[in-house]
Amino acid sequence: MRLSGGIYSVLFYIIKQERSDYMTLKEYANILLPNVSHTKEEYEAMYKDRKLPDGAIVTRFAPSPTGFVHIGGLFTSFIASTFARQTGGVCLLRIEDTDTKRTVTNGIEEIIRDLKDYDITFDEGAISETEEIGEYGPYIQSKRKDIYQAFAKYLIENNLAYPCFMTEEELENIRTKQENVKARIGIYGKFAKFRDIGIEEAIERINKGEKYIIRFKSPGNFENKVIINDAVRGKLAFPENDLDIVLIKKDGLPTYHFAHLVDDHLMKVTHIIRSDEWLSSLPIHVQLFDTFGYTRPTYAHLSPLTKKDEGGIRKLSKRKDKEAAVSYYHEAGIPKEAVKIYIMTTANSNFEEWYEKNKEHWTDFKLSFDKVSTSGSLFDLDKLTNISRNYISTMKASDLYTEVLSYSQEFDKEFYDLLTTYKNYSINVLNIEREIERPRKDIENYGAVKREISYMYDELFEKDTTQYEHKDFYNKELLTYYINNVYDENDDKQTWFNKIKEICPRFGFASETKEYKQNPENFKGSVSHICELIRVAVTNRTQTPDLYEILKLLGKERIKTRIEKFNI
RNA sequence: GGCCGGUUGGUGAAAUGGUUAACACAUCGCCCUCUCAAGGCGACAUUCACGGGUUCAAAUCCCGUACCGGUCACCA
Repeated sequence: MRLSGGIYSVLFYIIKQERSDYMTLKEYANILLPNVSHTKEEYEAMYKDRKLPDGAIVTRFAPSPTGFVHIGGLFTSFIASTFARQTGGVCLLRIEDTDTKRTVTNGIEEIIRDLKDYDITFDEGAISETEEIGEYGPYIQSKRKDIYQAFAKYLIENNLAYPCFMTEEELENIRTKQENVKARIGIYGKFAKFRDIGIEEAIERINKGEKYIIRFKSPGNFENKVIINDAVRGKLAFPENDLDIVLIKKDGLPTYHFAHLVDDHLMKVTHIIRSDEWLSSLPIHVQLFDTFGYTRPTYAHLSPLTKKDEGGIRKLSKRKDKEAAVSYYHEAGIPKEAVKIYIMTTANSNFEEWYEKNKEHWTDFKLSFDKVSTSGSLFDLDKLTNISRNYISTMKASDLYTEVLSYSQEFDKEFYDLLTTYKNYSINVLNIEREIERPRKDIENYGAVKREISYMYDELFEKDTTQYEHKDFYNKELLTYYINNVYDENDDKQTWFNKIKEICPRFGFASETKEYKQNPENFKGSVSHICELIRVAVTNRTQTPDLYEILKLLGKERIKTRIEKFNI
């Protein structure tokens, strides 16, 4: 790569000597790109080298403000910011709004909000539509027009860029022609019609009012190979780029390729972490860096999250898949931590094992590029659910309460009111079989909490119309006897259970399950059936967490009321 | 079509030349248990897309084929 850089410099030297009789390249550049306030050199001087500790890397997340953040964007930004944080470096947010047609109002705010929901914040960059922090800005590309043009001008002055007057129809024709003869598609070689027109002709066309764009005069040869080292994929070999790609569009704004060069160089970004759809334009990017004599950044291309769809596997699509939007997880009440843990699991396969041993400080995990999978991972909602379930099980009741409260405030007003009215009670309910060595894992997301514990609220319990099938051993007399003569709120768990066992013989039940199993015909049921009966009467469910705890929280009076209302 | 990348069980994947191909999710079975959820124990790829080669030895290296994905815009 150094060698080719050297060749380009020699080329510059020769070209710089070249003078048209008509006008100098410098004058030409001024006509092509008028109203540029600074030179490339002046801009370069404005962006100082960063003073960062050894090994610190500078990353960036560079989304287009075209709507909500995609799970892939979350994935990329999380990884980029994590790497920067872990090396004591910088992660910046740059807004790529050079496609004015696709730009959406409030797009920037939306991106920032979505990412902030997941605690992804940036050391530098846009913080709103109008404000930004950091000394390497502006961080919104539409505000950098002058800079890109200064760099393009430099290329024109060195005969490495030129105006192209081709119309859309002409472009279209070339394309179909290439398709017909099965040639490579694009503007290169003999298809680059305006590559070598004289300055005179160009000026003439401009004077006639013809519109033009600025194309790169690619010095590449398709027959040659470039070797690029990708941090996650290793050594990659591509044909050299020989496409005269567009640098500056008709609206004066740069294309992605050119903006990438200018911005990432000026902003001193060391690591380009992006999705692998960029892999194939890598030859363009390194050629641009080499042409300017800039050090190439390290590239790390991430494989996309995919989805199985009607037999085929495809990238998660922003348009088609509801789970592609990060707001989906927010609405489902999946904890942001679970989403992040899932991302880490997919990013580095050795994370999961490490996480098991380091749950409390999992964010300390050291990500590494070479452990990043090179094949696209199928997005696994089951796995995410499991992570979510596990994560919620480790939360303290009061924290869970806070999260569920804010979730329901947004999505379930009825439940929110109940949680507010019965705050301490609710925390106690959530604390059943929690904050112990093996906590329950039956809550898969915040949205499921109401469903799990609704019977603990009279307001919801009364509305529960589920009817269970009557079973032979259901016995109201037993229940009445139990609540009036046996149940004591002050009993400890063992005593509570022993008392249930004690009433078994009185009603024809076996006090030991084993005893019942051996001779079921001798009994109406066993102690477990009595528990089931109490459970159904009091909660209208056959499955609940610890009955003892539930009864205790409900209190004797409410149990009594519920038993009285229980229809057998 | 050109170029590039990928291919290990239902899923995510580990192992990168050397015993029975980790681990996790899912599924199933048993145990424990007042019911669930957990938890414990166990089952689950004779085989790493296919074909050939190199080697004493290949999921791992090489070649070819197939399939999947990406890209080929004045979109990013």
